Amino acid sequence: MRPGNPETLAQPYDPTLVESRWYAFWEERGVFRAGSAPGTRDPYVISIPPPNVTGSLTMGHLLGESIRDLLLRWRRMEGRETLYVPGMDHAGIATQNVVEKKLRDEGKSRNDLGREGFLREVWDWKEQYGGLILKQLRRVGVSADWSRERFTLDPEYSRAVMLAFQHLYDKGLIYRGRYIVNWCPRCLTALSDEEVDHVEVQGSLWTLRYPVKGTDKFVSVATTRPETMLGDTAVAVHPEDRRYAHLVGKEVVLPLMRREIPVIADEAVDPKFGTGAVKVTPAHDPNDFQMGKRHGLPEVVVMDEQAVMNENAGDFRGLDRFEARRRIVDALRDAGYLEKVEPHTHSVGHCSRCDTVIEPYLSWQWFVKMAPLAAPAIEAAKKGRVKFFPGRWKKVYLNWLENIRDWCISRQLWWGHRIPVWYRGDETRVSPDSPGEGWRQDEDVLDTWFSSWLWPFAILGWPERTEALERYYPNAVLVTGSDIIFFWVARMIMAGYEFMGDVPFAHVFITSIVRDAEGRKMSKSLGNSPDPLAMMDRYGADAVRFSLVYLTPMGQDLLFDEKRIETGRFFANKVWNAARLVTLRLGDEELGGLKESQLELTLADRWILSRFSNAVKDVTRCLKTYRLSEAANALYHFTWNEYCDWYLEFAKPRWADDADPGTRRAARWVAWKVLDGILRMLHPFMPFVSEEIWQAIPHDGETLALAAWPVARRAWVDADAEKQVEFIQALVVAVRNLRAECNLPAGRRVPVVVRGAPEQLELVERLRDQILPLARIETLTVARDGSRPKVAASAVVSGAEVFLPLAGLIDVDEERARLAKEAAKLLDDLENVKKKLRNQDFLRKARADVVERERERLAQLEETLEKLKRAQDSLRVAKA
RNA sequence: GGGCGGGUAGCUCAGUUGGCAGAGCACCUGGAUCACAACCAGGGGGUCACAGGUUCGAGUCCUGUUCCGCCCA
Repeated sequence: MRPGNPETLAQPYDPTLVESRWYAFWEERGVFRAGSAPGTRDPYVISIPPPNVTGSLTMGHLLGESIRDLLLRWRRMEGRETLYVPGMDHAGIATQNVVEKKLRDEGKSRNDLGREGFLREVWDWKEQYGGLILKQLRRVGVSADWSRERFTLDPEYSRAVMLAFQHLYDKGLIYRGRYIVNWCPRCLTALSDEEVDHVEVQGSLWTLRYPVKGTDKFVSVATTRPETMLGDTAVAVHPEDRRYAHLVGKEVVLPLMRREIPVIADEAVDPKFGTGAVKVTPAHDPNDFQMGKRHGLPEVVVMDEQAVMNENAGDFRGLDRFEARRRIVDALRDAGYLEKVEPHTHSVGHCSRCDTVIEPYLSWQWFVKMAPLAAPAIEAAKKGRVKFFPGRWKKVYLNWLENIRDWCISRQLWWGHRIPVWYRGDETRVSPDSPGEGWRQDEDVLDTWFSSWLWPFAILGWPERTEALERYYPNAVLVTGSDIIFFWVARMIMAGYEFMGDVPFAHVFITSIVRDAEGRKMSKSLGNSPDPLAMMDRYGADAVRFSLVYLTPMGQDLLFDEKRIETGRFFANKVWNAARLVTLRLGDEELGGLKESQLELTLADRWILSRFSNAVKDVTRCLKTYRLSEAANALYHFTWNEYCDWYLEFAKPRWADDADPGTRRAARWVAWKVLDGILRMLHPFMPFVSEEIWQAIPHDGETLALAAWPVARRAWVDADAEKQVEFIQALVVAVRNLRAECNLPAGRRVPVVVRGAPEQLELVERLRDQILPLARIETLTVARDGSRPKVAASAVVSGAEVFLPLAGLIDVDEERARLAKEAAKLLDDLENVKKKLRNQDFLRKARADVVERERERLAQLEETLEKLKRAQDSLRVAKA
């Protein structure tokens, strides 16, 4: 047993001081390195959702990190071999954007530097500014194994990505094709479906008239994107639409372009949309593309990669797409081809990176065939091999997988893993390195998620069959936000099965999304995102961590208000001060040497040990089921409202110099023991302050981070003690209550008389010394002879009567009115209970214990009412 | 259009098989009691969104309506 060091618990508690001390201490002792602690077993592994290399800590990260570290520290204390692998994602588009902007500010473009020069520039940037977020994790206290830090562009990691590509290609699951993809004309790259945000916008629906060839008739088509009409190669109607049946097979003349295009019939046309006839632009709309394939229509591309109208756009060549739209509409109107314009709300895709309106763009891209990969991932969730918390996310996950579409993985960027495909003449070869002279590598790089979907095993050395891979795969749990279930979670599970033959993690815990107090998403442009570092400086990392976990509702968004960080700060302060009290009163006794059996435990001792056991059970159970906020709540409540508010107050008189040494020793031991247990449970929530305090009290072992998680001891559970103390608490509260009702100052000492059953009176006698200061009682009279004060304020507690005999100080009329009000309330309750018990159906059909409880309640209410009535009577007599 | 989540105190949220509606914050009153004023003690505050239904009994289960948020198309 190491002695404590109470001097470090100075007043006031200063988180900055405390939190600067311990991170290096833990790191030096290798606490965070997997397998470093002796006797550990049963690995518990979490991988970081790798933050973008460009990123800095946000509230969302902070919540995720707090939760992951909470789980890790808890499991580590349970004796598990924990591993948290930190790392970063190269974040292709995001990073390239950042560096390109920097170049632009310097008046340069990436093309000025060339591919190699540009990449050198990005790496330089990465070395200088990248990875800020990982440094910030230390401030949070995250117990990561820094010796295993990984980056998705590390050479070994890159090799894993290349091999994954090759494997899928060889299996026929990767193919190259010319399709319509989501194209960002600002980022100049293709995007996957998941990288497009659909936004409802107030647009227009234009109805255009296309002249039917050889007649003076028109066919009207409705469109939201009139600029694409330049590339129309057909007009389509539903095959069963009688209105247009006579036109199918005829031709119409495309206005402005004067091209003749056919009218076709296709099931995909919705006869109820617009006029029932639609223009078909195979090169600029994914549905039209499919239709074009079915009918063998030509694909006329009218825009270039920057969404500027090209040589196929006739007079509109060189115009930006939106300018072109205006001009084309004007031209159509002037020529009489515009029938009408109506306001129309529709959903428009935006680049999730830069918010530019996405252009469906026909181009050559690489794709992953997803259905075969999805099958085992679907199976895994259905069979429960991977479990979601909260469970409803499983449906979201399954719904996506069951409707999965192929994944466009090529990006027209430079920063990333270059596609390992080589061309020479008509030959194509897949290989990480050049096959030799004359081979030209594909220009594109892979989607960032094509590397991060390998994360849980690539960080452990895959494709090598390393010891780490053997030992730490699969991970225990993935903790992340719902926004990347499709991007990352689902794909990791697919990759896990494809490359490792097993799920990457047993559990997926979906955290809250942190929003501002008004419920808006945190964003730079709104300026509603607080700076987590500044916040930790102000309140302490412990306070921020605890508050976030305390506040995070299971399965819902977290509406964050900085003021609420105070919950954690006040709690840390409370524990700090409780520890001060305990250490100041511990004396010179060697507590560690004391056996529980040698102690003279009192009722209060048995009560708090019982409550403590209960708290341990509660907190642990909540953690197991990821009810984290509930766990924080249980710990907070036990510590503050039971240990501090009651136990320490019960103990104070027993610590006095003139107190009996036996009871003093027991009170010291119990206070210390329970505090130690609180600190152990607190550690995963508030690692710094808990360690600081733990080091200041007598303790075993070098660090709290490796101390054992408390176990609920059945021997400590004591229902009788709990019941008895509950009575005493109610009694104390009643006295405080009466004092306030009589408008006496809170500090005023009052005489108290108690009447009640013999065992109640005996209990009061036993705890007399504790009750006196708690209720601020001057003289406590136990009325064994059953006598009652003539003039007194009174209350009934579990059948016992409490009197404040304060003739002269209390207003008799007021007290009678108060008692009457109280009685009226009870009478209401009584009526309800009676009604219930008169109800034959209730008596016949309700569970026996429920009926019994109602009967007891009836008896209790009647007894209480009787006593209140007697008190009123006696006041009436006194008055007269 | 399809799916999911939510509506409980002024605010943010708990409420575990149906059985006495809770917490924190905010507010009001009293308090320099020796761990803590970042504290302590006490208090007020509710048509559990609405309408039906099941049940002896519904915040809780079922149906419908409505409002808010998110995801997918």
